[in-house]
Amino acid sequence: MGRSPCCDKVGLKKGPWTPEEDQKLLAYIEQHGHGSWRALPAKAGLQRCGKSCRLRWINYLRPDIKRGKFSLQEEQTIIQLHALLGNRWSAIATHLPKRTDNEIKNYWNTHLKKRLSKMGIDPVTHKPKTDALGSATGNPKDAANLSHMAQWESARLEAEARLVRESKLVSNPPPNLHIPAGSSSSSVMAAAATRPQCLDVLKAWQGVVTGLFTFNNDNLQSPTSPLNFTENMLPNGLIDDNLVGNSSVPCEGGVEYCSGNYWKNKERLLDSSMGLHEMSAWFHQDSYKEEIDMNMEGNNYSDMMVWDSGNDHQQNSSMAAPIENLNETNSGDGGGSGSSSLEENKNYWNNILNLVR
DNA sequence: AAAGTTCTCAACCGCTTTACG
DNA sequence: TCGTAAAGCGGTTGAGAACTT
Repeated sequence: MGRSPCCDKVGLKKGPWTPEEDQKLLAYIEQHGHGSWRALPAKAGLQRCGKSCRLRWINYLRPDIKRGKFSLQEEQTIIQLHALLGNRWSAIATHLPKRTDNEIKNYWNTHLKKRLSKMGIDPVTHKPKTDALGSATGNPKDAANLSHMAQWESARLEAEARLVRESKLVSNPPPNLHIPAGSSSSSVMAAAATRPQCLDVLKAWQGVVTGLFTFNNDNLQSPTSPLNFTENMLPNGLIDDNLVGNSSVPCEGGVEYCSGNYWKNKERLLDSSMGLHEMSAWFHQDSYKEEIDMNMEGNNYSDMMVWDSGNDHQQNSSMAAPIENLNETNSGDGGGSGSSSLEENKNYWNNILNLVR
């Protein structure tokens, strides 16, 4: 296009900001708002390019920024969201209130990535490193499994993007909108627009991915085929093992999510014929209203994502998974027999959540 | 205590996306 | 529909801090 970069102008300052510059920028924005970033430096009396001002404001000066150490909850959220979204830092940041994408990116690169690597988990694929090459079991089906998952992941990202795009078309609905079962798709989409859409996708994905990891190699089927997703394939990972099946702890918050209904509904999600509106309607039927309202009020999105409806009992239960299991799963040769490989997959999400303990 | 090494994170770069005339 | 400006985003860099030898 031939447009010159905004910072090419001679005489513009680069590098670290001084307190005086910060003060000027802060004072100007507080008084006038940022308006056009390109025009701001001249108006504010700064020898900086607009881009630099914008970055400084967004990543440092904004009053609603939380600085300092990341909490355990935040770390877990980042790991889980990264497994879901990859390096889409801005998308991840939308679920960590008061954290910037830059900060999350830095934290991932300097802390979490290394920690996962140390534990023998590929920070890109979020799978045990030897598995990534399909050689853990020496079984070619492992490679097919991975390829299959990659295709599914690709389709999932596309679906997520579409869902978000469609939701953006809907005008602002009232908060805490109750969506009765069987309501029209338009009102459902209005409800979808009241909160970060990614929550839905994450919730679904959490179910899907644990389900995928539970497949045995011989029964591996297309996740888009509801016909092959039978009851005996229901996941027994993160939620079922720790929260329902083996736990005496009641699922107080996200009833449907904890109970079998969630997993039954998952079959519907996996149906490729299920339109996005229908999918969204399914997400927002009555069974999810409680947790939606609860989290809308509390604004505690990250809690909801990681632990489902912020249920402390669930968190404790999940956190109680033995760390020895993790060490066994990911230590040394990182693989071995086919059956242990299955166990690895089955427990993967539990392990990830335990990594940062 | 000094030198060398590693780590952290603010800031920059350049590409992509969005908005608008 | 097209072209341009502005904003957004993710990858990378480098100065300074922290740590090790």
